[in-house]
Amino acid sequence: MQQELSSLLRSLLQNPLDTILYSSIIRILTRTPNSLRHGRQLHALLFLHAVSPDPSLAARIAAMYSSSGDLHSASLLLHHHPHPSHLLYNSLIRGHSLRRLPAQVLSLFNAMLGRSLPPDHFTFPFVLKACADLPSLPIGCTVHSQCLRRGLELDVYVGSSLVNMYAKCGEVRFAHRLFDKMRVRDMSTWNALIVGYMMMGAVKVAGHLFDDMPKRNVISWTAMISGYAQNGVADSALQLFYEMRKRSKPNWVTIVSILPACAHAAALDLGRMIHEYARTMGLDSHPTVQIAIMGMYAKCGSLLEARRCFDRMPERDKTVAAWNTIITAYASQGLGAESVSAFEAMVRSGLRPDAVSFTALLSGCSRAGLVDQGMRYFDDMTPVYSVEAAHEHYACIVDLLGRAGKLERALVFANQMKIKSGPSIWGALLASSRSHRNLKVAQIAANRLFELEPDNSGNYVLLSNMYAESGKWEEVKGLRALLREKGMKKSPGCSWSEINGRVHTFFTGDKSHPQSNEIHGFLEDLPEKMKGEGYIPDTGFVLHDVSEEEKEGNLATHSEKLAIAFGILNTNPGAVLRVTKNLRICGDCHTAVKFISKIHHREIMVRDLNRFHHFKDGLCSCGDYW
DNA sequence: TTAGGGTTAG
Repeated sequence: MQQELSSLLRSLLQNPLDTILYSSIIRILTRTPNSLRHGRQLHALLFLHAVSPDPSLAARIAAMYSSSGDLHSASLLLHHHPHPSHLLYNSLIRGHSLRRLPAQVLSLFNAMLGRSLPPDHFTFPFVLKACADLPSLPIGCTVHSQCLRRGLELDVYVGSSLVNMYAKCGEVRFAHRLFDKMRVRDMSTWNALIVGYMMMGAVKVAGHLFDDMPKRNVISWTAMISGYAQNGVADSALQLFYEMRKRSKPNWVTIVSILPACAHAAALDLGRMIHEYARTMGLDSHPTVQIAIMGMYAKCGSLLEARRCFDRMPERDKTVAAWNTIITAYASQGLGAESVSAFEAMVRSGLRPDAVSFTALLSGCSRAGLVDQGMRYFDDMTPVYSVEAAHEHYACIVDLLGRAGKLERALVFANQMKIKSGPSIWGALLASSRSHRNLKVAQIAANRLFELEPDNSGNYVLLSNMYAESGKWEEVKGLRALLREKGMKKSPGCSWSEINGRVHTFFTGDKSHPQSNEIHGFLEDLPEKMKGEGYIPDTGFVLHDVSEEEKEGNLATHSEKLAIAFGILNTNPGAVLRVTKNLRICGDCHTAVKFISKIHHREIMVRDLNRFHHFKDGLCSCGDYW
């Protein structure tokens, strides 16, 4: 390439008016990274010799600027051109599409149509990508009609882009119908449809398509892996990753896609292995991979390793997203003061916090009970940091006030919000009314939630539990009838733990595990031991209207207890136990685990829906504030 | 030319 380039440059010195020579050189420069400076010099040379660029040369220069990210120069070329061609528009549309600027792509497309320039099979894929990025179904449909008018609907590139557009706009059936119509498909057509089904949560359909594909590439494998991971089917994601390694070569995107599966399963050892794999394959230097690795360690409860990754990152890679990950890591462990100092360190390093930084920071304050500090940051968000407060930030404040027992103040805050309150706000209020056993506020919050998300069974169950606690059995009956009527089921409690490299899953009351007898035996002996240490079971956490003894029996087989019992039975004394639960840990289990940690001299980490609980010597890191 | 990606309250 270098040789070809120098010989072309030599010929150019002899023929400074030869547009074909310019065109060839620019094409080479477009494909060569970091060659923008040379490209600019060449463009200047054209001016100097007053060579008027023909339509295709102008388009090529624009493509050169676009591909190196200098969209401004590319746009200037268009604005100063007296008669821009459709080729020049195509270059600009491509450039803006690659940088994910859908609004600009669409306005360029409109300008093109306004000048009666014909879009072609090169234009539509990028315009459709913009519709998918927005995403906007109405605009996508309009563009689709343009494709039909030009007879390009079933072109492989255009067709695949249409399948992708419909899938991203939530119309996967439409995407599939189009897919069936296409005679010529390529891997991207299949991949686009698979991604569409995965986005809808139709994991099985995606799996069948993947099986039926005539050929697969890295993107097909990665799309399946990330689809499984995002739909919470962590074991399928991991299994596929192992299969993939035999048949195709994972790249950095694959690593980024598989790590959330480890994080979801809280499989720390597996995560470490994948980290090690990425390192040996040279895939760990990409900043996105480093952030994903940090996130994995944080979600698996290893704050130390997360922090170590962060400290090893080169300064230039410490982006806002990287800082946000570390702020979130502290927050999830309830280390509010550490969240705050990480946030301040980020600001000192000259970076501007974004909306995610504030969500992380405020949740840290909330978990640590830093009420005044959290309120101050919230008040400063817009005036000092120019970040608009959104739903998630309001929800954090409701949570901050509610958790601290200031329920009335939280209610006033929720009612006086500048934006329309959504389920997250009332969900936070309902949760804290539960912790502080304030039935009055709970009813207000629950009623708002029943309007906003009538099909979320969790809200009915939570209120019903609160009625049960205060002995209001009539109300409990009413709510349970409502649940039945709507055909809703309480989502079953489920906990899992990685023991000796395998993830073991337990449901509440589960007796299906091979070691079930041993586990239940262990749990049966536990209450007596605990009572010896001063334990009183809290039966308020059981839903049913049954006798006290039966209630106690129910509590004894909560999924987190099963997982912990299994862990203690199958690991060496002194090994740290890590358990993850799909719901919030219940109050009785929280107390019980404190005792277990003391009786069996074990460190136990429980990650529930919201945060980490680190049990040691009869105490929990949350200080019973959660 | 199209298809896969990290950080986000309850």
